[in-house]
Amino acid sequence: MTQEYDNKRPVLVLQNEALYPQRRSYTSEDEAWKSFLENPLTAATKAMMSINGDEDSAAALGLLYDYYKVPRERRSSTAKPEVEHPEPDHSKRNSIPIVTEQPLISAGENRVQVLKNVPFNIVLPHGNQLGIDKRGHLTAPDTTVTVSIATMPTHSIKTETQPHGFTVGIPPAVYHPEPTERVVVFDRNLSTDQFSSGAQAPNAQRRTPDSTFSETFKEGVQEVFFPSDLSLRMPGMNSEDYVFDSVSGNNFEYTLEASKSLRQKPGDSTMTYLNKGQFYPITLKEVSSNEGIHHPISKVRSVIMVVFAEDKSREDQLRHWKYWHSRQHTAKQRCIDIADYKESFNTISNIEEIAYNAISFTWDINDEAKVFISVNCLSTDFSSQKGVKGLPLNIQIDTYSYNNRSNKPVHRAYCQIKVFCDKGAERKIRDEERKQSKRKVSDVKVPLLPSHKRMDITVFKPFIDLDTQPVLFIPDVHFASLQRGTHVLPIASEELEGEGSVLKRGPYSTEDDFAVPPSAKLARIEEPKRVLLYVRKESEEVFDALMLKTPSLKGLMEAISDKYDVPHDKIGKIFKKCKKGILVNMDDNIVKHYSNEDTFQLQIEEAGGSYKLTLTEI
Amino acid sequence: MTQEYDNKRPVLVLQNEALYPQRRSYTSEDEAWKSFLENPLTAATKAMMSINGDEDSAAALGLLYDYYKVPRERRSSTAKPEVEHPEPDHSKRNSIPIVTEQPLISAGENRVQVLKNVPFNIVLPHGNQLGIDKRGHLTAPDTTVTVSIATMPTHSIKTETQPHGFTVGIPPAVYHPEPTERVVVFDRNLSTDQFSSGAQAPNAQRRTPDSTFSETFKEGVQEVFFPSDLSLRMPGMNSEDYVFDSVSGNNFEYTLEASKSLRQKPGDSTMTYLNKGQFYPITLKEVSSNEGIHHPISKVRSVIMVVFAEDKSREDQLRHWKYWHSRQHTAKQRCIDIADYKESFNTISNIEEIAYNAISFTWDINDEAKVFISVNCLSTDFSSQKGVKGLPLNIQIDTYSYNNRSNKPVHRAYCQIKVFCDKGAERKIRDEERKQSKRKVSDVKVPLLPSHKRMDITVFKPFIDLDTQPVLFIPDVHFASLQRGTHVLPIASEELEGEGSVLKRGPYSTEDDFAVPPSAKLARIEEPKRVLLYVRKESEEVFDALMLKTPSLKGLMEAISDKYDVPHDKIGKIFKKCKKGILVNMDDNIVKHYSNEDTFQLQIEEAGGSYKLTLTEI
DNA sequence: AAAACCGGTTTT
DNA sequence: AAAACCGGTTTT
Repeated sequence: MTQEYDNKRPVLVLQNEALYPQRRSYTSEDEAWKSFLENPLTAATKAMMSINGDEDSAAALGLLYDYYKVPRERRSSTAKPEVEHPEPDHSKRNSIPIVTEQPLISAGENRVQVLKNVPFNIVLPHGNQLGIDKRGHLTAPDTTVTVSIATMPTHSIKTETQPHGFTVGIPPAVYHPEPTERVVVFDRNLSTDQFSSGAQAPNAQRRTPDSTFSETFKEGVQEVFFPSDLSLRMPGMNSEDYVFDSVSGNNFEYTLEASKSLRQKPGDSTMTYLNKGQFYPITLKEVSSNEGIHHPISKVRSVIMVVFAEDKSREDQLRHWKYWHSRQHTAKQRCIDIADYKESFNTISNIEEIAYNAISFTWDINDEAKVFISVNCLSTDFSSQKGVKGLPLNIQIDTYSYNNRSNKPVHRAYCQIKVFCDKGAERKIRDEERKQSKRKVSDVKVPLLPSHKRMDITVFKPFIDLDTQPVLFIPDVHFASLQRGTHVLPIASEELEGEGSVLKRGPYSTEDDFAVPPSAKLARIEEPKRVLLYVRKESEEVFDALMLKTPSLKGLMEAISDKYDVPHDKIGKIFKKCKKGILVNMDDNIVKHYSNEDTFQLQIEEAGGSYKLTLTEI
Repeated sequence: MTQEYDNKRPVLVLQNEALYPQRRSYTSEDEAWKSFLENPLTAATKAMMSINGDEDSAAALGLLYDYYKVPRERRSSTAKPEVEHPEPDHSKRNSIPIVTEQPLISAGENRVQVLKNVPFNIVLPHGNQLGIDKRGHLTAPDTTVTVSIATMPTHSIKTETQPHGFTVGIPPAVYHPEPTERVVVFDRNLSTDQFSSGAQAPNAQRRTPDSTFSETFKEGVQEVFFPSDLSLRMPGMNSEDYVFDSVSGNNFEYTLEASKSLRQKPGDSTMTYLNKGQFYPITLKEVSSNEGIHHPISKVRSVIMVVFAEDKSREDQLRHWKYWHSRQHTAKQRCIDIADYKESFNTISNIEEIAYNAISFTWDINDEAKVFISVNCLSTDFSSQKGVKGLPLNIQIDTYSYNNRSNKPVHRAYCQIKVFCDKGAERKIRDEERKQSKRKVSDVKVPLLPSHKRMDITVFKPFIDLDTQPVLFIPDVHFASLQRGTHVLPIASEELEGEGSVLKRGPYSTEDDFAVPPSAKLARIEEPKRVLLYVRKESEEVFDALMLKTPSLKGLMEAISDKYDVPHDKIGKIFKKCKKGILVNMDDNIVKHYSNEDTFQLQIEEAGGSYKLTLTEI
């Protein structure tokens, strides 16, 4: 036991992965995939792949990706999706008591605990689904995420003033898998603990909002009209009721410093050209009328995202991301990155990579915030077609106020971009300049500045719709590893399977057989062979389920013996009666090849103290 | 309880998925795949795919491709692969006697029979191998084919004068899977039947070579020095010993009429630009010194292939083809096609599509042959990288003489090409012209002809190496369907697999787990073709189940031996008693074609220490 | 049919 | 850093 425990130590993250965690040894593919997930390919490997066999390697990765992004426990047919307990992320684990040895904390407790530390709440609208839609496209199997942000009550803001906490993984957040299609937003009422405990904070602290109130009132700043404590006393109130949210005063200006396209069609929004992987500065500031005034409650949280400018549908966006992600050299590759420049970190705090295409951070509206953002996908990366235009993307910035706990941002703006390879942004500008000067040959010749001097500023365009949820992308591989990385798997998977639930694959059962990639079938094949048969006595209408411990004659005998109280040693012969009517001596081979849910009528005849069993195929 | 039963009901479809063929209805994936294989996508579907989701469709196809190119019976493990009755290939079915009901022709007989009709012999150097090589590239899982051509003895040439037999599929040929890496060329000695039977042909016919001999001697044509009958009397003689093969006189000239690149670097061979899918004329003629002389034995067989000009290695070529094929809209898409223009068919006969990238036909060296060939892959189709040069290809023509039975062509030549999209060939020429005229601004200005008038002639360049086997590409999907569709699989799969070889995964076991794409695992897992038969002795009422480890005579014997305690080495003859009452010697073919749950009565008779077994069909 | 567009890649 | 190359695609 001690031995076993020691052996497991280095790979504890993967524990509880499948049915019998304590006995299970890790297959090499698990290890390999783990390694792939955790280690971006080395530069050497990458280079090698790029030389000659790039496409094949990518194809291989794609296959592996398709295979492994479905969590192993879901890949098997006998296993049923587990209800996993939410769990803090790797990077934060050290700050949280390790509960591996004591998985007794209930899901509810845990959730609340996490919520206390995190203002974010990521909700999974539904479980993984993998299939082919009507048009024959693979639908994105990746985790679809809707973010709703519950801002912290003001009294806990101070917990955020930790020095530049930069999380590389996804920050501690509450993953809340839901089996239904319905989007379930974390219910505020569930968190009353959080706030009531907050209410027990020292008086001085609770008073802060009050002082803020009078102060901001004087200044005419409306968004902090109600102190958060007040709103907490009205748990039934919807965020839509907070009228003050939409009142003037939430004026933000974001700018992006990058080469802007010269030919801006009047109707079109501006287009900015970026180079993939290059960091560009984005500034954020509050520009309400009362400039120069110091806001006492001045923290906001902004989310910078890269989304598709034209494909608005959630499905399309996820399809694009999935396609892109499957072709990256490492599964860790994010769509958007933030640079850890000091210049930036003086102005923001509590950075969180809330999705592969979204980064959030807190800043103070009294000061201008500045971040450096890179986009890591080419506009042409979402299609394999050669020689065509790339997709325009948007950098979207949603800003949430700490002064209300609404899921709705108080401000939203975007900037349309195209992302090019190498120094493609500059080339693009050059080409435009060349074309422009060719066209206006008789026009005033504006001396062309060298491109690196002509770096200009794009101001983000405000977006009025604050209600549409942005589509965030978290690939399943990552999500799965997060899930697996947790020790909190309190429900034995055995319990989860339930009787016969294995094959309840719901409405997909038919299409799935066609659509499921080979790997899924493979997984099914490899499964431990337990067979579930349905048997009824001639007299009965209802069947009984026989779970054969082993798919053998012995297994069958034992199962029948247990179920029908036939003494084990009194069973004589077992026959199988085929549909064509013939009787066959049952043997190991026959039983072995029965499939789950095969159905039979069972005849038990006693003669001379010995039982003769006949299973008739139905 | 009733409740439970009802709940289970809707998922009963999964029952008995593959076990019992006679009850088995075709699942939707079979149908879908069959349809995919047989019907190129409709224009509408194609257009749809091209609009938005092209890449995803391609990815999906890729997956399906990887999956379905493994025959269904190999894909499932619990399920026992069905032993399907062989069925003649679609396109040829009408011309071949249907032997399904009397599969009594032994493999050996069959082989010879086919050989008599076909001068080709396609040899599988080794079984399918699917893996990832050291550099992490997917190695091509497709059937690797080496063609060796055994020309017909002269007396059977006349069988070829059938009117323009155009086979759409691969022609009936001997597929000879070999488990080892060794390339096994069909052994000449095995075919003595063929030739000895040929020796019984009328004298007049046998004398033809003799007359040829004197005639050609006079003319100095050496290649027919030995009449073929003579060589037949020296079975041990290697083709390398036929000195006359390489002696002068085999001068052929092939030309390709297509736009030729303007800038031919001195060292480089010429480069010809083609448009994908467009037919270009190729002419073939014999150009030996004795022009105008009518050769009495003048038939040759030429193979026109498209191969890679630079990647010489077999692995690379197959990798390229596989990559290309997996991205086609139909699995039937061939690399090279021949047009059925009348102009062409007057000059050639017996066209055979011997591989996806090779077409062979017979022509008469007394007349010029003319064929119209299209190449269906872009030079850029072998990589997903954008903006890069395409791979140069070669159109290679190997010509085999009917006057010797060597596997070596008597002549080989090639022409380097690049294949472009749409009218890319013309654009390419235009660009070259433009560049040339720009460069030589002071030079003599050659008036540029319109491109369609400047169509020029490329003469194929002779290739001295006649020994290297060209790499032919036959995707597994096709090969599998051929196997299933044909009776010519001379070696029982038992011999190939070896006992229990299924799980002997040899040196790959470790890497494989990571590297092998799912489909490969499936392929390996499913290999075993087992048959479940029900047998009862005359005296009994109840049947026993015989699980044949392999669907062969040996497998049957072992199963009976185990079940009924008949000493294995004491089994003498096994007979099959048909319903019509006749006795038949049981053989591999018969057993192979038994289906699961076929039922028999077994009679075991002992005589003189030897057991005679009779299986009577019920 | 020819020229231009497009943007990744290679060359200068 | 800028220009040219490359070839599929789109426009003229």
